[in-house]
Amino acid sequence: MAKNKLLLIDGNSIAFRGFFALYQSLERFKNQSGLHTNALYAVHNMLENVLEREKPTHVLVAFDAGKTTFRHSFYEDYKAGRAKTPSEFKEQMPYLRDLIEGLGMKHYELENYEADDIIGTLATQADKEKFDVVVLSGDKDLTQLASDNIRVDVTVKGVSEIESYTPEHIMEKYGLVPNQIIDMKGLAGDQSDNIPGVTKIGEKTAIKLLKEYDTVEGVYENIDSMKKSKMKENLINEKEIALMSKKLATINIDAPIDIKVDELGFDGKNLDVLVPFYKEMDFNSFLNKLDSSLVTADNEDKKEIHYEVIDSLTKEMFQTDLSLYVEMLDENYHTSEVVGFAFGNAENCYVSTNLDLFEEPLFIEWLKNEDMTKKVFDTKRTEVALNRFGLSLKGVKFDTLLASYLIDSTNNSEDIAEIAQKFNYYDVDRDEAVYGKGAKKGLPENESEMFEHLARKIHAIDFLYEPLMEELESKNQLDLFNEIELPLAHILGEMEIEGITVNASRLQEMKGEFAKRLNEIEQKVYEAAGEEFNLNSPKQLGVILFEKMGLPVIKKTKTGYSTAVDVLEKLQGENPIIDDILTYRQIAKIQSTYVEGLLKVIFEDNKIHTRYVQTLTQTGRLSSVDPNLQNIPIRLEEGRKIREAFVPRNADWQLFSSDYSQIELRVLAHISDDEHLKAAFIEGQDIHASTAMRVFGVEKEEDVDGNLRRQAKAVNFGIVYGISDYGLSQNLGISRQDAQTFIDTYFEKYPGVKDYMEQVVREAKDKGYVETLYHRRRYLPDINARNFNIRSFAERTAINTPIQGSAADILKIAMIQIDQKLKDEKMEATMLLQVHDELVFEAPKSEIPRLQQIVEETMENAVQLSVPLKADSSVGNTWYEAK
DNA sequence: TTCCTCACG
DNA sequence: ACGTACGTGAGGAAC
Repeated sequence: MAKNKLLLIDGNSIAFRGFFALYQSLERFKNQSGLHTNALYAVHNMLENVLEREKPTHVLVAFDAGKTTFRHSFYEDYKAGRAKTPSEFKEQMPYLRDLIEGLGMKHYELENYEADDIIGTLATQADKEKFDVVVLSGDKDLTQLASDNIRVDVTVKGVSEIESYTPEHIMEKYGLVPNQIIDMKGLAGDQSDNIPGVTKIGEKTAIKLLKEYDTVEGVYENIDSMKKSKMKENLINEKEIALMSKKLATINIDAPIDIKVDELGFDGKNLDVLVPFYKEMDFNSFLNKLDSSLVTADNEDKKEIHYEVIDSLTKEMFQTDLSLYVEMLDENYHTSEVVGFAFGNAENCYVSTNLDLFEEPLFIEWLKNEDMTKKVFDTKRTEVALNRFGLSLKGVKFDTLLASYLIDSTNNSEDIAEIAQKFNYYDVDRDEAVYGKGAKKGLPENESEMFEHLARKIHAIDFLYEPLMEELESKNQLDLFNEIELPLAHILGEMEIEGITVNASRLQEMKGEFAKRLNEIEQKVYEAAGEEFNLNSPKQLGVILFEKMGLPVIKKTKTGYSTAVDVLEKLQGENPIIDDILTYRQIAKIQSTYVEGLLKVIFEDNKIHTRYVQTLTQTGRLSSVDPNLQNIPIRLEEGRKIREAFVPRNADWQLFSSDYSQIELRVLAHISDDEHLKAAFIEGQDIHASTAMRVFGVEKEEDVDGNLRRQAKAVNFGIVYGISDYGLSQNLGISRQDAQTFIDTYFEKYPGVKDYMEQVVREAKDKGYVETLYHRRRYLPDINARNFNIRSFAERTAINTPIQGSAADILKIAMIQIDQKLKDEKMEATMLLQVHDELVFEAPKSEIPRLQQIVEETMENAVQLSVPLKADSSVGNTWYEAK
């Protein structure tokens, strides 16, 4: 049997630690009734972590009881002089009990004793009973308990890190055994507990004395032999104080507690307590993380709803302002089978699995009637699914998923229930609870379960409309929702449905060529290495390069040697094998991801239908999946050839592509209002050359050589990303000092940019979020973190997000305007792809000139900034040529 | 499932 | 002193 393990936690001290760790975010942690929750949140995370890490069999959280303890009986100033406990902290303490019970832990307190004494007593008992004991506390008082079987973990710097005190660690750190910690406090005192100690003796001196004399008593037994000194005098005068201080610091290991170790068995969460606690505290993310089946098993008090299972339609069913939901079990709505649908509102809700109803004029007409408004969850998914039945959906006025994402970009679950819970609506189950997951995913045996589930989704969409709209309005995001995201969803749907034609036989040809080359390189490498191994395995490759061949190790990863490109490039010249490995990597990537990957996803219409995910990125960009068409190779010629396989759908058509030139730097010029950056764009200068001139002090543009321009370009990139000297130095292969000089000079030459960066970070710290030009928001909970890395990351994000996000907003606006113009002019030209700053179209050759006019003009005038926007275009018979 | 690597803007 | 560029998706290996 596995050994028993007792976890003892000092409740007051970790709560206090937690409170101050999140003190900066105090006002962001409030539940609906105004209760602060930062300490509860922090403690929750600490406890979850320690449970996960230690996997204890027994747990107890000990608390201090009341203000006075037996220690006050002989020293009334014990713990005096402490700052008053903030009321924001006190108000959370009662709920801490609920949290602890919810997590399945026992708690205990004892009149006249401190938590330390309870812990000391139980730790000693458990030690005798051959338990492993772990103590968790926010201060070091408890470290005196450390022994072979007792480890004391103390939180350091906030709450995320802990320092483990074992006898070995204490020896290393102080040169003392655990028991001597109390002697140290006897001599040196402890300011935080107001333990006086001996005048002029601090930790260092105390340790020196204890190394020689072992204990406080030992010091006094030998005091006569000590040399005359001020210290000796103090020691003699304050003998009583020293002995009392030691007594104060000594943890009682024999407190009269009435619980026993074996009563502290721990067997996991108590959802009857935990779920209501999470709900009361608005800890929705924790609620979501709970195993959904557990939650739903628990949450059987869902309110009753009305709905009707139908097999035929009547005119009365179809009103304006209803919610609509079309159910598919797989993620990919281009292919997933439609298993049912529902529509209605809270009063009248209709559910059916009879897809023949999709052919009824009543339904068809209602769907496409713009005046009959609908509310949905995921417009694009719904539209694409209905399109497969030849149905057109019009009049969508609300999309729960889009709205939820705009309100908080981390609220982007594909599951209605999860989203609903974020907004305190719990009367709908997660899909997983109804359909299962993984291999077992499927329709519930009892069809009525699905009917009810679909009806509940309608109720949820219906319910969420008002609170979400109100929140959008309060955040000034109604235009972003109504004028940008909602119309865009429809356009993206059309693009996905249209798809892009792919020349599969071209890909097949490439597959053969690449296979041959890969084989050749493989053999060459095996020969040079003297053995066969898996070239695709970084681990095996590492062993060959760094152990067998003895090449210098440049970088390590968490799990072993790094064999990433930048590392291999530094090894070029060491051995010819490196070049072959690099070539192999490059071609293997093209082969597996692009040639084979794309071949797998070509539909019967010879097209690829990607899906754009509109509610994922934290900046407002789109992402593309199944497959990702936003990362088709272009930088290296080998890979770029993949683009030859992307062709127009008709023989006499062409592909047309237009991309924004330097949109992010233009956006930066606009929002920072930096006069020099603006001037460069207004005067139509080569921006990187212009930066080079200012930063490197070059007078004439002709004198900016390729190298200077390249360096200036890297600096410009760095600026957009929220520059750091290290990042720039890595990118340019220069020293950190030189990189820092570049940055300093840049800020000197572009003071407006510097001001912007400082201002946006300040604002983020103040408000907790940043915004784009069109009020897209990103919350930055880490912006005031104590941890340097975490905080720095948030600061760079604060700088980058308004830039990247505003650029994304602008292209979205341009897409909507272009789509409208193409429709107005009844052009055959079709928008196919969006790649962050680029749009790809196909069109009959004859339309290309007009298309170019429309696209460039619209992109350049989509919005008015204080600098011009510029779009560059190209045309070709394949995507390769059109760039 | 997680890590490493690498493709794009 | 800290250890980094911002935003993504996908394949293959190893667990």
